[in-house]
Amino acid sequence: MPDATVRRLSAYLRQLEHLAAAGIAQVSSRQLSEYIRVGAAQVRRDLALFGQFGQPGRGYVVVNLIDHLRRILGTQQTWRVVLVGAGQLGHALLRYPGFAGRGFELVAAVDCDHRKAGKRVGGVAIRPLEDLEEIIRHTDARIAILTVPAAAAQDLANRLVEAGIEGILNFATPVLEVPQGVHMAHVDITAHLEQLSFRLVSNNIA
Amino acid sequence: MPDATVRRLSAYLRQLEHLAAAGIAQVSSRQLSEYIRVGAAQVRRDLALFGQFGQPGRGYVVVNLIDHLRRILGTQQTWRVVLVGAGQLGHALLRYPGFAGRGFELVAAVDCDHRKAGKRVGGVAIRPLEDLEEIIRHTDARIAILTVPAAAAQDLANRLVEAGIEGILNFATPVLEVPQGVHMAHVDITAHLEQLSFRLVSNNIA
DNA sequence: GTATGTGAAGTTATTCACAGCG
DNA sequence: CGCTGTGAATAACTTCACATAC
Repeated sequence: MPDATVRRLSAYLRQLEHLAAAGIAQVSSRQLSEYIRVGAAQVRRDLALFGQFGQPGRGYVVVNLIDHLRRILGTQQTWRVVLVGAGQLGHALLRYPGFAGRGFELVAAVDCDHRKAGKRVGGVAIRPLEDLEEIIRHTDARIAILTVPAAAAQDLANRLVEAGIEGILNFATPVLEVPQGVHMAHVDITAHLEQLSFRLVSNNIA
Repeated sequence: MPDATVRRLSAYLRQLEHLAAAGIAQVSSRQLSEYIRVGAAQVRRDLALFGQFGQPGRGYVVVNLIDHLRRILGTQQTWRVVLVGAGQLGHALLRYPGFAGRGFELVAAVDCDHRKAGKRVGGVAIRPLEDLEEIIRHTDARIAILTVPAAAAQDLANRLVEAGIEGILNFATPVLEVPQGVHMAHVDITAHLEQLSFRLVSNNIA
């Protein structure tokens, strides 16, 4: 399934959640496409890849489409997620209220700094790094978020894979090597700023 | 210029910085392609869109290519960046050491909480929200990072655009509307987790 | 021998446009 | 009449393969 399509599904879902909160019951592909930067045909095509969710003449029922998208994305269930690295960014994620209700639950954080162990942040316990494997086994977490310094990232990724983690959201700088079958998502803040920079300088030319 | 290409340029640059730090002087498109998940021809094609940087038979000189990519991405110069929202995530970004040396400098942070004003985090002053426009004028910042609650994001984006900001890196949930000519980048953490979730559930089927 | 840069081929993604349904 | 879902057309991106340069 095209990567770009799956990314857009998330965008649709985000917008639909917003519409639902505003009490809007029906939406057409045209309306939905106006919020996202995408054509109306693209919206219909993306959705049609997974089934027929709309009513000709009426559009889509917002709460139905939300339900379908959650099922498609696999967030109808709740995923238990382990946070590796309880630094500044880790703390911010522990306090982030947007995971609950979208299918993700931080079940524990680990950090190599033993002084942090035992504390609770955002309702989540911080535990020593040594407990990592046991936590994963015990909680059945299949997804991990990695917020550690660049130098430690690859080693910890290896440990996560070894412990059975199947998806890693990496906030560290380096591109990590993981075996086939383990999925990576990478948030590179500098790269995003570089995209903006590029657009600003190429605007001046073209 | 294809969006995907520009994203890959950032990935190449990151890898090249890594190679340079390790003291490696030359690299071929094949070697570079092995780190990133991309074909060797793709690397050559991407680079060739901007000029001829390689030596047939030898590959690319690492430091030269870094220099070229920085010039292309516009990060040879240093961009002054304003941070809007000094919450948990904002604090993490203020302390992030990866901006310096990659062409970005946080010149100030603003927050609507007056108790935070006057403090310094990571060497950057936090100032009251009211000063936003003056800071932008005074520092000539053209890029802003937005780390505020969802409800406030659109209003602040409007203020940023009004004050002359041309690129916004948005960490808030909603997709923001900005006029033509203003560039947006969106970091949606939940969306990344949803990508992982999708890959995990679709693996079980296919 | 090795590796670039690039036409040409191949593949994938997006848009068009319309039949068919509500 | 409005809007979906989709075959057909178009556009965009990627890979192949090789002439050329070191």
